[in-house]
Amino acid sequence: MTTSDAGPRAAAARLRIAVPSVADRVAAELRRMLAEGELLPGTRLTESTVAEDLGVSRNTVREAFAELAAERLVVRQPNRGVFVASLAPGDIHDVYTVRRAIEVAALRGGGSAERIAAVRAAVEEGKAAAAAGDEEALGTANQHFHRAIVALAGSRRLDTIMAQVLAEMRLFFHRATVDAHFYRGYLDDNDHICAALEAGDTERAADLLLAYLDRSEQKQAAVHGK
Amino acid sequence: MTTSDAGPRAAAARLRIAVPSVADRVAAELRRMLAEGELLPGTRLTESTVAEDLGVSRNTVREAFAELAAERLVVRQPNRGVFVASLAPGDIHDVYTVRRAIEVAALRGGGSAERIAAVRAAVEEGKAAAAAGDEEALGTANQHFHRAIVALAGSRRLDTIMAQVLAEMRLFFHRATVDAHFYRGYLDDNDHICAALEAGDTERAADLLLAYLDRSEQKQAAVHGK
DNA sequence: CATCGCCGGATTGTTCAACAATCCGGCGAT
DNA sequence: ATCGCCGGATTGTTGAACAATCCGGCGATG
Repeated sequence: MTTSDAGPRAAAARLRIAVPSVADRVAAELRRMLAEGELLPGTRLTESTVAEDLGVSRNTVREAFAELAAERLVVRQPNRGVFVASLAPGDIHDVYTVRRAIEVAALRGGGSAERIAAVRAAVEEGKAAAAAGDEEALGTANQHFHRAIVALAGSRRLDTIMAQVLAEMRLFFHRATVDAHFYRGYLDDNDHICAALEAGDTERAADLLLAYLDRSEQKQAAVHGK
Repeated sequence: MTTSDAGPRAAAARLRIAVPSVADRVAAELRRMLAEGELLPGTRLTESTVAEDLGVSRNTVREAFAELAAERLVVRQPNRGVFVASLAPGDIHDVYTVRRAIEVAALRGGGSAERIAAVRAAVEEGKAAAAAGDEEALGTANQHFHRAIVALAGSRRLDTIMAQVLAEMRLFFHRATVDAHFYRGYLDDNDHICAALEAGDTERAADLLLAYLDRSEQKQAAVHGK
């Protein structure tokens, strides 16, 4: 329920402490493994094995798999099992098409001062990480930057779409981040985009972001054997 | 698996006759009921009842619920049950924000002659429905039009996002379509947008679409008690 | 020697039954 | 009228069972 019935129950539902179900926790754990690269694309996930490893029932694992499948992190092949999703070259372009649509639209619309400040914060976070030489922090800062851009639109749905896309991208980012200086080149881009945004020139900011995404896609395509 | 490993198995997987699982069929049936308005927003869906009605196990119903919840057609309240999703005024704006981002981006990018022809076909479909006085066909033609616009981008992911958004909108369209001439006014808009697209003036087409969506949102907001 | 068909093990799809946890509505006490 | 408690109903989760399907290998056949 989004916030439909305006009764006191709706308020209660919003205040309710969300106790994640077991299936949710299993899904979360698998998501973590996916993000950390412990499970590589193509890996098969056997229901009974996962159930045993995590100490839950097979049915619960199935529910978790359904969740992940809905997020495209995992693919179900009927009667064969679920496999960690792996992106084909075409998928890379596809993902970037989504990002171009969403991020550029959000950036074009501008946003409240508060939300712009969040973008700036992500830029600075990246700079700090770079100064500290922490490549991993640099990567997450970059994701924060792009999430902050989408957040400009203030749309819950766009936010979750972006979150899913980023989660998908993490699936094949491992290989790319082998190059320790991968994100390094994006720092200035982010700064310029943010500056244009702060100056109120959303059109220019959008153009810069578009160019950035195109370059990023080409880089990814190159890394992934075309 | 998108199309990842290029082995013969991938080809086989693509050719495999997709026999939908029972859970999928249950989800499909529920989706149908939702689309047809047999289940109104806010309605509670009890696992045991649905299981009995459709002659399947409770566990299977749960899997179907998970599917629908992932599509936002249904909302799960922990320990309380699942309810047919109902959109609050804020959600209406949210949905239109997504539509603006996706549809305008796709339209801006233009598309192959074939895909543009599909847009034109949807426009003509709408005209035919209007001439025949078939209001329901008019509604579906309108959806075809917008799906065709998104399809211009040739992105599977954008297509599914759009499909989900439209499915969400159907949840509260029933009330709106009480007005038999609801879509009528959009016919010309669609035609003009398509004409601009065919003329290669994607910028103008995008502007028209944007205005259209803004108007549509206001109309929806008005219908739904603000 | 290559191909075909079949068999057996393993895994998934689905059902069923049970139980704990939680929620809801009502009822009685204050 | 408010509070707390109780009982029924529903969900969350488990475990086991069985059919359906898939995979790999093995042997028979040409």
